[in-house]
Amino acid sequence: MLELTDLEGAALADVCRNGPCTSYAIAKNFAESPSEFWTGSAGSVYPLIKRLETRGFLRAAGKADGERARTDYNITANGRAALKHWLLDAQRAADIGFDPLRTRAVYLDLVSASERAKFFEEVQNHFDQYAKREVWPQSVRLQKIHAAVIKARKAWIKVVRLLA
Amino acid sequence: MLELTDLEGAALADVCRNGPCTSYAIAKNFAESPSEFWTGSAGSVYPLIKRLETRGFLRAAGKADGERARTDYNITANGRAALKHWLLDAQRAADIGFDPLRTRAVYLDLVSASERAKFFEEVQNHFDQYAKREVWPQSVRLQKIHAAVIKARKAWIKVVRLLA
DNA sequence: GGATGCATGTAAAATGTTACATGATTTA
DNA sequence: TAAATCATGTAACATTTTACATGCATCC
Repeated sequence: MLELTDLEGAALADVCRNGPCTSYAIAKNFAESPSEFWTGSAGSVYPLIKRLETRGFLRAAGKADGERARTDYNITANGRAALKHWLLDAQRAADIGFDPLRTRAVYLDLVSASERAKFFEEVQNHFDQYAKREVWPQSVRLQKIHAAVIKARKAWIKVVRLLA
Repeated sequence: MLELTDLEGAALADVCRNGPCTSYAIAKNFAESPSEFWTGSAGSVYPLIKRLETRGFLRAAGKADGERARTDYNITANGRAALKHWLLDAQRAADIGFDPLRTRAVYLDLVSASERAKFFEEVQNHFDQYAKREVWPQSVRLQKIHAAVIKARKAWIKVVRLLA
């Protein structure tokens, strides 16, 4: 089967773009990504890469002599097929996913107006801090996507604030 | 400790609003919610409610005589405190969470322009179907929130389409 | 009488987190 | 030479999903 979880898909896409590369490098990319949804911990990434190798989506590259011990992976033809299947899954992509603010918005009428006001003040501050962080300095394209993420979320916070 | 996961927080908020109610009813609310992030399966909800009871955030209500076997839960004072702590966690609420489209957008340059075009066409169709579904018919407030979710995501899909 | 809904749970499996553990190499 | 970074992994734990299992009540 070609089915991949979102973490697997993202990892596979990462190898496709940056490979050959080590599990360590992939984990680092997750850890440094602007999203905090995945930690990119060794405990998640190393077993995940092994799984992808077992399924034939990744292949360990031959190690160069005298080099320090490390395993570099490349994506295989089957891996490319699985990646495409995951990447172009429109049904999954249309899903609204998970948003901690949206989840809370539904219940914010359970607290007082002043508590809500204070809450949104703080959310705004945290988000401003987040928006200031520099991410993906290597790629103009990714910076543009990130700028769009920031802009869209800023507008969204504003809407929820007025609504909730 | 007052720490709650988002699923625990949402479940607790649900009991606070709709209680006394059964685990079954809470699970149903998750299953019927417009977000597909949590399935609201028995395997997740029943143990979760038990955990919240063990921690003293929920209390089983005395069952009425002659009634069919069921356990209704109420939120406790400690439960209210924990709920407030979760609900007003601004740092968590400011987090961008998980979005299957955003995750994919980062890698969409790995496929051709025509594949991208077809993908976005399909995403749009799936989302239009999703937007048509009637949700939360009981509450005007929740319907407003949902309408805002739809509107914001529509705009977001448009932006990603132009950008990716 | 059969289908649907209410109600409660468990078992196996998968996934992911935190924390632990080790050692080589590079940089300040 | 000490700290940081590269690199690989495991162990314990928690959470969640899918699937299974049961039985009562209500509606058509």
